[in-house]
Amino acid sequence: MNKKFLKPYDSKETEENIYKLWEKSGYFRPKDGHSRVDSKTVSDETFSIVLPPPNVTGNLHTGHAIMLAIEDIMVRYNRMLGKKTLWVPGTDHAAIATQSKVEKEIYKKEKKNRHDLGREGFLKRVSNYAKNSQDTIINQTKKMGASLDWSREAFTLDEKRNLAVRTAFKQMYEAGLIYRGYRIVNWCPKCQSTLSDDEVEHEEQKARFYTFKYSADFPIYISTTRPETKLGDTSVAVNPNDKRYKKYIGKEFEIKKFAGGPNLKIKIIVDKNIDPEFGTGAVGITPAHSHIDYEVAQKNDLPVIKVIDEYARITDEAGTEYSGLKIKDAREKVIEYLKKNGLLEKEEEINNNLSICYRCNSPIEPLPSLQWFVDVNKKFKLKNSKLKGLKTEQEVSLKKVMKNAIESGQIEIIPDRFEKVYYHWIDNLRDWCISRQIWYGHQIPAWRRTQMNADKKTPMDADEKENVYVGVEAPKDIENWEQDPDTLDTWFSSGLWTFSTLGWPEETNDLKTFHPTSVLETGYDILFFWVARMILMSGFLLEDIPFKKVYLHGLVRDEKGRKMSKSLDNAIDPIEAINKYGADALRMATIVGIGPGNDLIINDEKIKAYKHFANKIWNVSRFVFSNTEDFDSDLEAELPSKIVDSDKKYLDELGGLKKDVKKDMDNFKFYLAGEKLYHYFWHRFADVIIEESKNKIKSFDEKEKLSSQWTLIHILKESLKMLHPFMPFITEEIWQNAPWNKNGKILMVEEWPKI
RNA sequence: GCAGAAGUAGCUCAAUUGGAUAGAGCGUCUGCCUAACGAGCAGAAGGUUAGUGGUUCAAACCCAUUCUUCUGCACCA
Repeated sequence: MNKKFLKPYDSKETEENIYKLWEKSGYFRPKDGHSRVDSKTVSDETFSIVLPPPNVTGNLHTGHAIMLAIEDIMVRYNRMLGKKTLWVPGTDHAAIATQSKVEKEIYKKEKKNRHDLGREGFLKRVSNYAKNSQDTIINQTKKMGASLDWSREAFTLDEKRNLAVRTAFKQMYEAGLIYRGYRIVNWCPKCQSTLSDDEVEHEEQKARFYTFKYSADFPIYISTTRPETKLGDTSVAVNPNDKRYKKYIGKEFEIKKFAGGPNLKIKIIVDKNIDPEFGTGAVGITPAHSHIDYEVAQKNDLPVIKVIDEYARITDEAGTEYSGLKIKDAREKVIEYLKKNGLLEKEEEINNNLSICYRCNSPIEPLPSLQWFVDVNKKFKLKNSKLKGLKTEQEVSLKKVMKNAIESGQIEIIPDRFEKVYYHWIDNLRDWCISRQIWYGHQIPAWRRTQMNADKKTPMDADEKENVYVGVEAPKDIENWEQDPDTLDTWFSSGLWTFSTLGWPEETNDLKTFHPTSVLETGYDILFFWVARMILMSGFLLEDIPFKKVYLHGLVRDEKGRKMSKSLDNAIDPIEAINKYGADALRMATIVGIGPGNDLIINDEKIKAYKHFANKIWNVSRFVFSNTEDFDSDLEAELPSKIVDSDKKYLDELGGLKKDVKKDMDNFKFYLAGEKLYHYFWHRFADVIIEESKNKIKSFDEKEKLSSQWTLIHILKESLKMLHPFMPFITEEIWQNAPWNKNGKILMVEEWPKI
């Protein structure tokens, strides 16, 4: 027996070497035809996962640890089943998140902003930061034991992925699914960029609610929490059935110098969405600074007057009195005017939801702006549909494709309650604003003719297509063109991830073999951001699904139930946990007893408990090895016929376990399989079977002794195999030093126990 | 407002979808310390499965209802 086993298991000493052994073996890479040594038992089936790419903004957190553990379990299990198994690694450039992080750091150190450095200089700095971060992340990922094929590593912003983005953009533009339009968008004055609807969060706050009228002779009182936006009002809307206001409908009022500022023309219109019970039952419509008002204005052909600009200041259009004022100052000025002139009827406090930026938490300004959008309702014709229930030649919208993928059952979400959430999201989906006014990201592959736009401030008109060029490559007479300075929403490139990582737009072997991928495993918090966008992209560009199953894991919370975050300083560092307890223990602690989609509260005690388990596995192995030293391994094949009844009973029990575990693994119930293995190994194998074997082995009955030895070896072997996906390091270390493994075979590619 | 989840031992969570005495880890207590166990073993205490009512041979699980907590979405101007 190897002397190693005389000491307790030392994860630190083991893990790095074992990972190197695996990497060197080349088994992370699916070879032509098979990924297991024993090619006879290898099937033609494939199993593929693309890793949800961690952001290059720093380190791995516990959420990543869970993700890596679950995915590695799936991958190792399927590899042991003999499937051609691929797990593709990568990282995400995370546009806004990374840019603002680097901006902050540079400002802290050098007191410079990105404009001081210039676009090129700044991007170089961000790239360096990203590179550094990537190295850290890759090292940490390896520490978790993740059996990723590093030869296929991808980055959402590398050359190949950029080609995929440009190609996707062009194809969508040509199909009319991407358009440029002057529309109301979510604007973050701090990030100086648009945000998609999903990137806006709501925070409840107390707000002052003012009821007033525009002028002394204006007949209707209206209410608002934002008096300063009223400088841009163009109408007042009332419910068509509201008797109070019937006589004013259709009338137009002119207000001279409203609040001492601009002249307003207010038309009284009807809209059935107006609640007569709320406020005064009359709403001042500000088309430029509210999504809903904008829609009302479109229906009624009302002008859109932009009174707030991108820096959250009042524009010239609101008159010289207000121009340039900050929102807060303008608000006070309006209120003061209303009070002074006896126009303010009432001032009360209400609960209100403030829209804030999910990155920087500053308030969002809805404002009209010329941006690129993905049209989710526009119809396109399917050319070669692989989508279940949607035929070639059929006309569909992106919304339809996204909904159909789940409805048809072609994609299954685990747990299924998220399917409802998904439908609800789709039903409320509006066009996706994809352009961002930041530098770090995929620059939009659209150019405008510079000659035609001598005045560079004039926005490129969406209707004048001859002045716009969209292409994979820049136009040939580049000197006459200027590329759109904006970049794409980071989720645009992430949406391509399942196939851009496999070589698309080239028709690679990888793409043919591994797409659609088998499973997409990620946290439920990015179901809309990412999962839905992947279904969208793949649905249009490949007319196929990106994955067959979606497995959603929960979020990690601290003992108070709060989401772990850096700002709260409550995060458990997975690397620290690995150093303390070992990666195997951490993996078990994040798996066992946690169903899909359920949040988990992680604590040190649980990880520690699985460290104890690792040690138990170690000691059981030691016991088996030291008590079978005189066992003739040639007997291994024939002994089952001579097995004594008591051992036979144990083998039957093991058979039951194997069946159960296989069923759980196939049904994605890793949390159950892990627990069962734990329980069996400790409380049956160690506590009962081994205890009993002590008598048998020292007995003079040779048959009984041999039977017992055979049984111990067999159970240990089968257990190690089944435990391997969960605790790969310790099981491999034992396998490498096991007396039966004289040729140094690798457990990772052993065959999963047959039932 | 709409939707979803959860409520089980002191704490953190399970219970293979309606099936036997509701199980683990940590913690507590009592013995051991035994030829693998520094992290060991044997055993114990601890439960009205949030409450009430119902369906069933059988309910933590299904139905109705009440209470509590959390999450997502939509928002009122």
